[in-house]
Amino acid sequence: MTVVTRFAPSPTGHLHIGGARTAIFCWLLSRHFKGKFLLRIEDTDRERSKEEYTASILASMRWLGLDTDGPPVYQSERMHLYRAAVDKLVASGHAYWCSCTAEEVEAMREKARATGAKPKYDGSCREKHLGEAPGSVVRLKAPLSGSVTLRDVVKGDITVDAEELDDMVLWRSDGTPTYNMAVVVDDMDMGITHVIRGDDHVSNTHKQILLFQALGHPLPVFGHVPMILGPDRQKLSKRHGAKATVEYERDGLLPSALINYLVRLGWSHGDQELFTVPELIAAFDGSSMTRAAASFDPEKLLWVNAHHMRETPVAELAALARPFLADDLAGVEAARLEAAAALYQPRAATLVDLAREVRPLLLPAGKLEYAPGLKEKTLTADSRAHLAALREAFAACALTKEAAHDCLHGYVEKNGLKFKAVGPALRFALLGVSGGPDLSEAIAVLGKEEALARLDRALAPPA
RNA sequence: GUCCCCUUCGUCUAGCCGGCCCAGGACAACGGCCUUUCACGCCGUCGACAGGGGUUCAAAUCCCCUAGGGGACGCCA
Repeated sequence: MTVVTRFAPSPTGHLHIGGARTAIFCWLLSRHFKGKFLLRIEDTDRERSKEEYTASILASMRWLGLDTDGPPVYQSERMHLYRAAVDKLVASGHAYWCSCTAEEVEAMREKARATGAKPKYDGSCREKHLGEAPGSVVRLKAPLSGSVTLRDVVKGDITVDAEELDDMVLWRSDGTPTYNMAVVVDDMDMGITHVIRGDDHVSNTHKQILLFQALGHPLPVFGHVPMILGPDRQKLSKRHGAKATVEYERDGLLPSALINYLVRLGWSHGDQELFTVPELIAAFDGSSMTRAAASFDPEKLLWVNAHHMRETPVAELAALARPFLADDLAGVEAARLEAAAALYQPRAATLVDLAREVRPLLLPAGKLEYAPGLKEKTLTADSRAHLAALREAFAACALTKEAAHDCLHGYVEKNGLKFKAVGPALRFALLGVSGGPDLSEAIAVLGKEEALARLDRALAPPA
């Protein structure tokens, strides 16, 4: 049997990390079993659905690399299918037309609530055999006794008494299907074999099982993954800062890192923390998913991202960082950017960091920016003298990485100095900041001309 | 209110068809090593079975209760 999974977002917002994670789970499962991964846009709510969100969701999935097998299916274009299924259910006696108004049903629920019972439709129209009429809806004739068991691959068996389920509306009076109806019809029609989704759908699932059965279709495998909480263990909300996938893209994260982190947040494979996407595909078989909600830890995400940055070939990393460069560096040659990126690759946690850190190395002549207060701290009378001497020594060298190293250390040793006597001052002159890569390597990237110019500028008396 | 789900270090988790667990790994924190600074890396420290009852020679692991958290109960998805 071919495994067919689907991701079914409603386009009422950007792709958030909870949704991204379930999409990733579905995608991984299909890729692991060499099956199919389909996308369905659940846009039956015309009020809230927006095309820009569909575009945004598609863009985020593309960024993550979640490729689909076939074009997206739009529920709004399949009304005829839903209607046909509803007609079939009415004809087979599994559903019926109901003329109760929304107000009447609400009154029933109020009454039930008052007695402490489960608020539900009382079934008044169940046996009336009504036909279609304006304002009428179609309801499922749910079983009155017995129970429904959901065999969930992540939560285990979940049984609910039939009394808990009421005769839910399948077809609305405005001529559109309800969510559960559309989902079941689509999952059947699309041949979905595995439904992985958020656990806010568990109680819908029992209703959907009833529909599958009424429609005479075998059940797919269900798996409900818990939600993702904010760092404060509260439900993820806007006040937790960045949470849409596009925002992580803007923050300079690597898609493979986000995937790694998100999958690991709710699934485990022994003690392994770091995975490449191919490793994930090989390891993810739908088992070992966590039952409990997990809270999102930005610190660990950063750590995972830093790791993925280090594993990325420099040339690729440099290209990825380019869009994050400030405007004045946008045109820098690829070779220089790559050389600079190589020095900061082990130091940067995100592409944004990398683009910022690489800046001093790439700034054109005379444009180096100095960190405030650093000059006073590093340029003492002694270190100025050493710097001036070093400038002359450098002028006589080729200033490749090795030559610069020899030249620098030759000077330090010859004068019986500790490296500290010149290091900070040299770093200030060359990079304008206090931390960073090996100075010889920095010099090699700057090139002799620029390195000497920077020394001259740092040593120049204040104008 | 009713029903359902969840509960191991601050966080993510392993373990959960009982003994190998006075609970393992990872992030963070702290300390150290390496070092030309900052990182990387390496070594180490701190730190948890929600609570209470059972069952058992033996329980994080099985059962029951309590508490806390979450979800659902729509002509929303």
